[in-house]
Amino acid sequence: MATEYIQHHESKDKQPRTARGLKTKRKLLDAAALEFGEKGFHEASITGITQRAGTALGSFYTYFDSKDELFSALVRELSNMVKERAALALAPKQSAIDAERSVLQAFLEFARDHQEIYRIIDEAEFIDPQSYREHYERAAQRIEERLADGAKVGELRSDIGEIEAWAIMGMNVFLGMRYGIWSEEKSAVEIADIANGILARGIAADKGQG
Amino acid sequence: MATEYIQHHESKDKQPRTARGLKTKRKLLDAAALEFGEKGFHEASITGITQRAGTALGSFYTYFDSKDELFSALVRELSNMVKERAALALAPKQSAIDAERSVLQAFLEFARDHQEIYRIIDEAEFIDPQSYREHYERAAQRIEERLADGAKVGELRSDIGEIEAWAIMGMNVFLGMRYGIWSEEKSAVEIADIANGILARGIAADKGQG
DNA sequence: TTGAAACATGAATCAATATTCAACTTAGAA
DNA sequence: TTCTAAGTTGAATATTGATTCATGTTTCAA
Repeated sequence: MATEYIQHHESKDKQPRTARGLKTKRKLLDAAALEFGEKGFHEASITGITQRAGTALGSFYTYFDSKDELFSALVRELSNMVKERAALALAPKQSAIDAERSVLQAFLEFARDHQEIYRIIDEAEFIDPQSYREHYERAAQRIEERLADGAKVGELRSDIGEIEAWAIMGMNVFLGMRYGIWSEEKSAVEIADIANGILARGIAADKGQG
Repeated sequence: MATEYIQHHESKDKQPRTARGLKTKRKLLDAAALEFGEKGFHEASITGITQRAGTALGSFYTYFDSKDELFSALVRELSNMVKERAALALAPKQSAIDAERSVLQAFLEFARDHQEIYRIIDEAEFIDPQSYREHYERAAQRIEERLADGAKVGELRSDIGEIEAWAIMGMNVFLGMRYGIWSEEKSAVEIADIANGILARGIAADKGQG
């Protein structure tokens, strides 16, 4: 039997209809974020999740059809959190280049504070590829829009587009992993500054300086 | 019970001692690359692997202590393949910037031709974090060395280092995923050219051109 | 040629846990 | 207050697949 993927669209019949139900579903999602973040999808158990949530095992199935569906719902929720955090970092009136610096710095700080989110979204590549892809496609699109804005006002090269957006996103994600998750030896500001130097000037030696 | 990770160092007692044994182990590794690449670690089964390899189920345990250990061995093997492929792309006498272009182009082509390798190494983040980390740390180190060489001969800024290396690696990996695995709409040359433009000049509009 | 070490085989074992379900409790509209 | 839908509970079920092992076969050094 080949790998099977997840169907999305919330099953209406699983939505809580009372305040009590809403609260329980919330507890389950929060507990799941911890459990999946600590143990990864396969080591995580429904038992572990319901125990953390303080509910009975069976209650899980009042709100989710399966472990996969819960994971999927969680990824979409966390993806939105990341998006909102980035939007928050965008101060008005900063230059296009500075905007990218701010977003990266915010992302690094966010990754440090929420390592479990980082891990869960990453693992979605294997558990729920559709959500994983949507997460990154949307993020790339937002970068691309910012770049287009910067080009429009003449701050950025006019020929930049989707490919540059993916390149920048890759930079950010790997810097987040290396300097946000694996170690915190360097400050988010320093990382963001240096990465931003690449965007601002490239890595080639300055010409006509010597 | 918390997630447990893999112990490395080949268990000597599992090494084949005859040509026959060597061949069988090879068949198992090749079959495993296919099985893990297609189905992912957890959907993959030892049964599936031995069937592909054309050996009996039990033979698996003649060469590997566990499914985890096989995966781990595979990741280290594949990591070396990627390394060698990159080294091959480095023509002598090209500029430092061109070297990065060549490596990215080679990486994109390699990812297209060996999507299963790409996936397996990625999944190692969750199955065998140590190998995953080593894979990327070594790759970053090789990039950093190339950058240092370029700086030494005055082609690159003298202040670039580890952080830039990780940024470049992240760019490459994400471009590989988006344009190597998810779609092949654009040529490897085009992608490598555009990404290289970021390294060469950054994304800012040229000053003093208008 | 021969015997012991290597290697091959696949049925049986065994543990893990996702999911179901029937009985019970609570919320909140009428 | 009352009654029904919504929510809760956890023991029992059911499947899956990794790992073991006793038996049979092949290799190769002496």
